[in-house]
Amino acid sequence: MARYEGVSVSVIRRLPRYHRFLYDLLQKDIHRISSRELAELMNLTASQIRQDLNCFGGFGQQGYGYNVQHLHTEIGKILGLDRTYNMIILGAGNLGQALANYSKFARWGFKVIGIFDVDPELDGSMVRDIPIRMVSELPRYLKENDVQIAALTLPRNQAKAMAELVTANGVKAIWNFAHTDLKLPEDVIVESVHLSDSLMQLSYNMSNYKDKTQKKSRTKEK
Amino acid sequence: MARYEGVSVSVIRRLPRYHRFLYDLLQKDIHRISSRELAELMNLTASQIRQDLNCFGGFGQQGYGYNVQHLHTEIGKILGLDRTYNMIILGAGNLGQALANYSKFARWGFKVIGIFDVDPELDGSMVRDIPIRMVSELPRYLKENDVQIAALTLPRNQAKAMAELVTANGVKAIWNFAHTDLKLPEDVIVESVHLSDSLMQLSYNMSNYKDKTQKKSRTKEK
DNA sequence: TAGATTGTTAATCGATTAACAATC
DNA sequence: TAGATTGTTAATCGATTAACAATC
Repeated sequence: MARYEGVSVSVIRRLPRYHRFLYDLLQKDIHRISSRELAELMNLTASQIRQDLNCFGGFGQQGYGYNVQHLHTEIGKILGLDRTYNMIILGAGNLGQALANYSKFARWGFKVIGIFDVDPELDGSMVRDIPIRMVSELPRYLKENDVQIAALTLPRNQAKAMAELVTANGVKAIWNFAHTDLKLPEDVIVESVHLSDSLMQLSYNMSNYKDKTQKKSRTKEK
Repeated sequence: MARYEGVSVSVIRRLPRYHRFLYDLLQKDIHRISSRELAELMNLTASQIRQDLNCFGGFGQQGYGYNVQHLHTEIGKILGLDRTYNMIILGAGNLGQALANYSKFARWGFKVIGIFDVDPELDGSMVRDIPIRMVSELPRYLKENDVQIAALTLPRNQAKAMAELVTANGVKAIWNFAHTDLKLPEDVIVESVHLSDSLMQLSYNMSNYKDKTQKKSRTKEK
């Protein structure tokens, strides 16, 4: 597995988007692309694309451009998509079930192998082919199964305790959907999806959309 | 409504997080905080906090710090949370239903007034107190109701057409959960939540976690 | 070979941090 | 008033863009 250090998060954050666009190009049977063409497609500069890719080595060829298939595969490797991960979902509400049903994830190597909840009513019912188990079974389950990722789709007041429970039992990464910032030991990877943050960005932009036809003013209007 | 121009997106992206932390402080009955204390809490620098807040005016008081309640309210206003929005959800799958059930959103002013799907089986069934309607009713519905936001929780191949349909009928903002980048007219606000991008960040960090106890090397290992 | 396009260095731009005078 | 902490300017740092030599 490739390991990279010293690559800035700004670059890393763009990688999944490259990966997605390259996948789309493959679907359209486009097998070769220049940084200029890709830049136009993705609304970036060609220079930035070349800089980004060169953090990881020379994937292109002078005078030719980039091989789409090759670049897609390589970016996949950088992102860690060349292996599989076992994931459990904590919280069998709508969001938890939505994640469990997301067939795309399995294709990228993220396999949901367990769903847990505290509600005894849900015990034993199935989501896809996965039975919902009780949280009380979790410690034993984690000892018997190799789980790398736990998705937290539960209320914020339960998130901290659950995160601590699973990481104490060997889980190395938390995918956090609870409306809170988890503070966990440094070696635990935490990736948060704050839906309300996203919605607030949306409403900010609705109030503050800069109409490019109007002249820009730096003044603040009430 | 306050309008701000020329404030960088880096600053805007931090606002929801400030809002969240200030809310938590209020819950703990903390009514006053200095930039230094808040910085420690949020893992930022005091300097950055003061810079950020001063993009919008002086919310603090020398020698005292910031009034938590006041700052929370003001950031809420900046984010556009001092008004209400009508939102519809397109796609009544698990994710769509999860969003419809998220009671928090209503508290921030985002009111789900309609859910739409193409599956006739779902026609008329209820999510919370909202009936699922058929997409074919959408144009008429949009003429009769004032809808500002449409959340797209449907397969990527339907996303583009739906986004175009609703924006043609007056919807000004799209909250996009489909695994695709929508290209829409400039005056349409698009905010995307790419779950798989987030998951890829997670797996990247799992492979590339920089153990601070080890010495850093800039070399690439295979 | 000539044309095209990368890889890479240098220049610019923007964001973060530091410093301190203003002031509560 | 003295102490504390902001608002704001200046310095630093990092990220993006431009330029061009290397090379396919």
